[in-house]
Amino acid sequence: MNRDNSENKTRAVKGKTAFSRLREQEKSARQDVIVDAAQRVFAVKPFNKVSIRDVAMEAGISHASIYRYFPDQQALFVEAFLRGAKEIVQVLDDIVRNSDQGDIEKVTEEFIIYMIENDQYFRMMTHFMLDGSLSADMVEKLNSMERLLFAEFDKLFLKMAGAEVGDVRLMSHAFFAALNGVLITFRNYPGRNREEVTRHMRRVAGIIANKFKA
Amino acid sequence: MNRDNSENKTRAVKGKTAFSRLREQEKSARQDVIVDAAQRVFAVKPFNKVSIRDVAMEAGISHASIYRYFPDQQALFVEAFLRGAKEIVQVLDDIVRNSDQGDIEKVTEEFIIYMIENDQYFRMMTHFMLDGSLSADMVEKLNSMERLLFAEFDKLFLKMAGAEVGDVRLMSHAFFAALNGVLITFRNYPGRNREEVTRHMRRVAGIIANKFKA
DNA sequence: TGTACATCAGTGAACGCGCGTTCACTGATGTAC
DNA sequence: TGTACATCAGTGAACGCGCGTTCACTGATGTAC
Repeated sequence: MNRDNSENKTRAVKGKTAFSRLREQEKSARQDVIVDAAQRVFAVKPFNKVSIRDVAMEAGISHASIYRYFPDQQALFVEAFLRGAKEIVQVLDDIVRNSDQGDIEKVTEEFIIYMIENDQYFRMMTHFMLDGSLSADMVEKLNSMERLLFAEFDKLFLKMAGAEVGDVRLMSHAFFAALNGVLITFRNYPGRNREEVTRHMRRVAGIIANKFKA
Repeated sequence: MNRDNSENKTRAVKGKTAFSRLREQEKSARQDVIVDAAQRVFAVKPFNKVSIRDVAMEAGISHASIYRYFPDQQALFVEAFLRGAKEIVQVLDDIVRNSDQGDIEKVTEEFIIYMIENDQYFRMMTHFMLDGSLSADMVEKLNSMERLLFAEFDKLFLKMAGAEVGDVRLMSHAFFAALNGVLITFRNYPGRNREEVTRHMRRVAGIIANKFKA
């Protein structure tokens, strides 16, 4: 009886665990669906105009359902941002890794093109950079993402010949900030279509890259 | 009688004109009061959080009164922005004019410090740069302001020795964008107080200035 | 000087909207016995 | 196998809020005669 009891318990516990694990996976999968939907909305609408209702409609669910998966709007948006940020870092890592030794102009060009083509990520990043009312937690997440980006540029500068090690991190700060500035400053270049804007950004970013080569 | 009549008319017209001119001046003065109030609010609250009611309260009037002086919110905000923009251009002009021949690092430092200390102008500028839903009219105003800023940097680069004239405008684009990027990227540097942020921005901007010297 | 009228700045109240969030409920699925 | 119960995803409706903007009104000032 004792044994039966314990076996039952074990089975029960195991069953419950497997079951709840499955449920968690399902829940997480549904969360992903929502974040995917959010990404798609962000790709089309300016960040500050996107509402819970927009995301819900894109995901094909009721807007009340969002709250089954995320405690509030900020949590969802942060999740979407972090996913986008990871992708940016990943892409930059590939670019740097595959680049010839220290070909900063090539890296810059590919980075700029990626950022233009995946405009929503850049928008999110900028939004969070400018938003002064972020929670400390959020600021930290944003910052650790930035650190990863800086690290990529560190790699690039270390690959390059003439860079002294002591200056690398500051160099990365300056270079990343400068590219950021190009993307923001010429984003709404008036009277130019997308292609012309892209060309101008590449040109200006190229000048900056060239300066950082020396 | 005829004469009297014409005299009366003349006096009437003259009187009316002087009177209405006075009224217009008064109206314009009150508009200024409102824009002043708006500037003060912008200095304290993030741009996208500022409401008509905020400005009205700061100006000490009813929020309905705003509509006696501006057709809508955008008109008021644009007015406030343009005034701030003019001030930035003016300040930069002074800095460049008073700088030693091509001392780009000094100019950069003063510009960065001014932008940090007068944060609200920078915020407004960035807001308008990022906002995709601007009227064509507004975009044009923003752009002509940018052109004035570029022109200041043109002057600077022309003052400098090694700069070839053909590259000046592109140079200005790159340099201004880079400084913009520094101001945005390190604005919410976490765990740093205002002084540390200022120091870091100056340092990073200094690196960029140094690159553009060569 | 007095009176009827016009003008217009200023205003509190209200309208209409979109939003984030919560509530009370439904219905499907699984569990215990 | 059947029945009572628990769990929980999903939802439409509603709440409460802040916003830009409009409305109808007041009251002061100036004008005409």
